[in-house]
Amino acid sequence: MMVSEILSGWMKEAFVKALPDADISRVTVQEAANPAFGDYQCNEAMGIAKGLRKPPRDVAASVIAAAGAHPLVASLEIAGPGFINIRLKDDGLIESLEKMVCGERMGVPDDGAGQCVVIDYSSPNIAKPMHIGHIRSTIIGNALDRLYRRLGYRVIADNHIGDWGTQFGIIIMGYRHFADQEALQRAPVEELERIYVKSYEKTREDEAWMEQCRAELVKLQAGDPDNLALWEKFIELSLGEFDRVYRRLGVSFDLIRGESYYRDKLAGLLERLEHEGLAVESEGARVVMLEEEGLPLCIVRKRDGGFNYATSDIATVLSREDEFSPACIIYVTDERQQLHFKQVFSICRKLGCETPLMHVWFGLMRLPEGTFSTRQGNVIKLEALLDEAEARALKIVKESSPDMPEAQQREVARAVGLGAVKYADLSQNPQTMITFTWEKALALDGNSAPYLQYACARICSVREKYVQQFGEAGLQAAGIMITHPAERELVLQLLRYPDIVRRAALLYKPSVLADGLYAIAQKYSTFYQNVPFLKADSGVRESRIRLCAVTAQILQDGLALLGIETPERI
RNA sequence: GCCCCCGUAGCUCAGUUGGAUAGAGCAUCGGAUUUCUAAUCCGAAUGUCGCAGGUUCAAGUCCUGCCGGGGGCGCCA
Repeated sequence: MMVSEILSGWMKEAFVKALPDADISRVTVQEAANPAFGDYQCNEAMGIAKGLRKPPRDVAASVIAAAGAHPLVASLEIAGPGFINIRLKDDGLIESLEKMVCGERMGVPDDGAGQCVVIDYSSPNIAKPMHIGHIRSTIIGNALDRLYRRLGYRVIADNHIGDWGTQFGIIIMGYRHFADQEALQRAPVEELERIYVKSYEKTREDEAWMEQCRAELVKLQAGDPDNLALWEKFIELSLGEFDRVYRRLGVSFDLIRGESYYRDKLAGLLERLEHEGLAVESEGARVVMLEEEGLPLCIVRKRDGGFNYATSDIATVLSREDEFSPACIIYVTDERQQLHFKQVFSICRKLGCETPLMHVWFGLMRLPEGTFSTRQGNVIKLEALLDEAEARALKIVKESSPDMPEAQQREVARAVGLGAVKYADLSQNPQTMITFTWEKALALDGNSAPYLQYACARICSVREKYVQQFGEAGLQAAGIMITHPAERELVLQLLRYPDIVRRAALLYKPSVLADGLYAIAQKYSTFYQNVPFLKADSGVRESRIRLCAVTAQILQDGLALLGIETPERI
């Protein structure tokens, strides 16, 4: 069990003993705000004292008296208006840490116990290249995917690709008139985008063209073999290119079901909505009124008879609920879809769907000069970003490790460049807008992936040097000792790891984990810089090498949860 | 007009169900390498937490109003 849970349980018991009538549901411990106060603190004596109309310090004192002794705890103290400060024994810290790292889960609790969670993320559109606007859903979604798996959930990562929209009429017309087969071979998605944009522009000035696009869409939706074949071709070309990016990013899905997967369910869904009196006619369209929910109405069938995104998403929810009975369905999209999902979720509720539905939204990525726009030509392709990241990393690797074989330099640069890009995104609270700058996305110092990777690489190096000089035998039996404040702070930080992983998942914020890992790496760097390892006395030496190893285990584990690799040398 | 987010150091951002003296990184200045990777470490400096009220033992955090920025609001996704 996590240290925080052990202490929380213990405090709860103490509150019950001291104050049998008090509501202890909120009693927990948290890490101390300031190391000078102790290691953990409990603040609830003040809240409970208020309800009981007793002096808070008296309540805290009676809780401390009732708590008695605990094998992990060195001291309990009252401070300020009624804080209870908890200081742990060094042995207790070490014992807890050893217990934590001996299992596969690094102390992270099995909250999911095998329950299913569907996570819907990335979801690019067919015939459009992935640009840096897609990176957040993909990277954040993938980190949540990994976090929920670690917490014991059976995750179904579903890439809900945009493969059935109204754009296909436009693309088909574009393809028939403007396609350059040679370009299509060379850079398929780029060419598809070009013909889409060209055809789209033509719809704006040429009404007849627009009509033909609509007609092609209707034909496609009616199952016309020629259009269907083209549609399949577009999908195949796009998926091939998406795959290349996903492989590079280390992202994989359990399902890739585009919107088209649900297309046969739409008519039936509309019937059901009408049958239950939810969908009504309005200006030729079918809409669901959501006044009670304080939301604008939602169109579930267009005037021309076509279905749109909302209907498709409702069908998707119902289908997933039916097929997987998930404990939760999580959507990872940008902030602009907040209203859309509120509407979709409300309608699902009205239809009797009880599955918890969660929209995890993130702020839009933009450039310093404003939003992205295909028309302004200022989109940055995802692959170009990754190329640039690797190139910059390679330059530094070549400077700092000139003796490293070229192939390894490239491999290191790949891991570091990719890590930097991912971390730049993951380390920030998702719900804030990101202003993209090359400088920030590719930062290699300070709070960045390379900083964490560097810490890991130094640990590997230290261990190697140790084994060279002293052999491996001494490490097997070596216990960790706390002989220096830097060691104690590091151990304390490592013990928080399971809490941090759980918190990151519960809040849908990989940034919480990134912050926690950065704090560990900072403590480690201080430790590394300020105490000798190889030149320490025998015994202390082994203890320190073991602490290094444990730190590496946790950093690697945490970075893996963020989808970031840790090369042995950088 | 209505709805949702955001406003914290020069810049980019953390800040736990309301808790103790609001913290990091970048940039700036000063120091550390005969020793384990200097992509590092140590130190200095930096704040009307947008503004005004309110709630309470305690507000960056909760409530109300205002100002500023972003996004959304019937046939795109």
